[in-house]
Parts: sequence; structure tokens; C-alpha cells
Amino acid sequence: MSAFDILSRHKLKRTACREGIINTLIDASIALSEDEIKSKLAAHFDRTTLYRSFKTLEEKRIIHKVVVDNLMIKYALGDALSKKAEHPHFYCKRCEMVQCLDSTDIEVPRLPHGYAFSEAELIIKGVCVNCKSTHYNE
Amino acid sequence: MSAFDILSRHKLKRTACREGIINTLIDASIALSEDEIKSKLAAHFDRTTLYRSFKTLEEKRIIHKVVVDNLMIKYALGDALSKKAEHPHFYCKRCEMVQCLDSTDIEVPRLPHGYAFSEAELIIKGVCVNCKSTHYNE
DNA sequence: GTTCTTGCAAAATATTTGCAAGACG
DNA sequence: CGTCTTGCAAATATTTTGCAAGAAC
Repeated sequence: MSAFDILSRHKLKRTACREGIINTLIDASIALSEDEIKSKLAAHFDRTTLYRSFKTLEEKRIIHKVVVDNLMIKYALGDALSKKAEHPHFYCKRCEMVQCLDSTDIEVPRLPHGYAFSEAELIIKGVCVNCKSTHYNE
Repeated sequence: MSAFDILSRHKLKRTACREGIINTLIDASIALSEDEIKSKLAAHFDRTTLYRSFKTLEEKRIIHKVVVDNLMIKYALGDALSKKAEHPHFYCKRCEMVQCLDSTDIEVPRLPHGYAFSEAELIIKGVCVNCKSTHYNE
């Protein structure tokens, strides 16, 4: 499904910024930060526009946000696009890569009595295979 | 163990701000935001001082930070103080309460081949027992 | 008395909002 | 053409840094 289809299906106007974001994320197999996305877009867009585009796309669940420690924000395609709604994310402490582990479920622990569950967010931190094979000493 | 003991054990100077933060968190059974902690402290402290105190206490693992969606930051006592190192957190979507689920473990999913695990963060969102019993319609 | 911490001011950074111009459909 | 989106400017908010005064040990 093309960015065009995705946008029209959600009754959003097809603008260069939105299309660019979606296409960039489709190409990438990992989650990307605002800067990473920005640098891959053909045209320059104001930061305000990017903020608003991310917000709109997130509300439609076309993308989803991954926050690592309040420091790093990355985006990936959302569950409006065949992605599993809830999945863990992996964060590599060496290269800062963020990846959706979307073939896995999140195990929800038992909650205190009377508590109701609605959603879960799980971030696994570690070292990805690329970084591991380079044998850094840290 | 008193705030005094905790600080001296970690070779930190015993200052009113640090003691106040630790005592506030010992009294509270839940995680508290900067504002919530500030309002419970006897004296007024500059925001810079609070930032620096949180940072220092976090580095010594006397407290730990819980970040909900990049929007809300709360603090709770850390694993230098008998708390389990890794535990899930519960976030109530009605009252915004954050609580450590420190009698529970985090189930780590299987990672892609060659990936190394180091830490995990799990936030469960839902409705706490207090809010649930008030039968809001949302 | 030496070292670490605080408060203030200021810089740096991040995010939100209003509004006129322009693009989309 | 009516509505939504963009870019710019400006208002807010957040976080960091330098430095002199003060507190801890």
C-alpha cells in the first residue's frame, strides 16, 4: 500500500511532508528519529510542520512513537498498517538503533486487585547483532 | 534506613534538598512528579537544584525515573534501597498515578538472533482501583 | 579549609500557538 | 472555492551551564 493510499484511506490530505514521512518509514526497517527522517526527506520542512505531521499520523495510528528514557524519540509505522498493535521495542545501547519486535507479544504481569489493564509498553535494551559483532569494549 | 544513612552510605553530602526528596518518596507509596515532590518539601528549592538532585540520586540508584509517554516524569525509590532492580510500572489513565509493581518480574521476549539483552522497561497502563470504583464514564 | 552544593542568571533546546499565504481536493 | 496544511514568528516550557556564595564534612 502506497503512502497515497494510506493517506486517502484515513481522509488526510496528501501532502509532501506526510508522504515523505510514511515512505521513509516504509523504506526503513527500524524506527527513526525526527532528525533521521528529516535528513531523508527530499524537501526541507519546518520543524513545526514535522511536529504537526507526526501528531496527525500518530492520531490515525499510521505511525507510532517509541520513547527511550525520555531522551530519544523515534517513530515507526503504526498498527493502522498491518503492524501488530502492541509489541516490544528493542533499543541498542551502542548504536541507538530502535527496532519493533513485532513478532512478539508483551507479557502483562498480574496487577493489584481491582486494577484494570488497558495497554502495555515494553522496551528491551541491549546490544544489536551488528554492534555485538564489532567487539567494542565499553 | 533514614535519608541521612542513605546519603552517607553513598558518600553524598547530606543536604536539605536531597534529604527532603528521599523522605518524601519514602512516605509516598507511589511514584511522584517533580511538582508533587516540590510541593511536599518544607523549603523552596530552585528548579535547577531539583534537576541536579534528581540526577545525583538517580546515578547512585537511590531513586529511579519512570517516564510515561515522554509526557510525564515521576520518581520512586531505587534499587540501592532494597527495591527490586527491574520491575514493571503501572500508570493510571484517570488519575495519572504511577506505581511500582515491585513484586513482579518483567518477562523478556526472545530477541532476534545475535542480540544481547541488558535491561527492560515495562509500563502497564490502565485504571487503578480507586478510579475504577468511582465509575467515571470516559 | 577544601570540596561539593545551591541559587541566580543566562544560554540552549524543545514544544506549542496564531495567523496569513498557499496547497489540496 | 472551502477547508486543511504550511512556514514564519513569537510565546512557552524544559533543560543545561557558569559562576560566586554558602554549606557540608
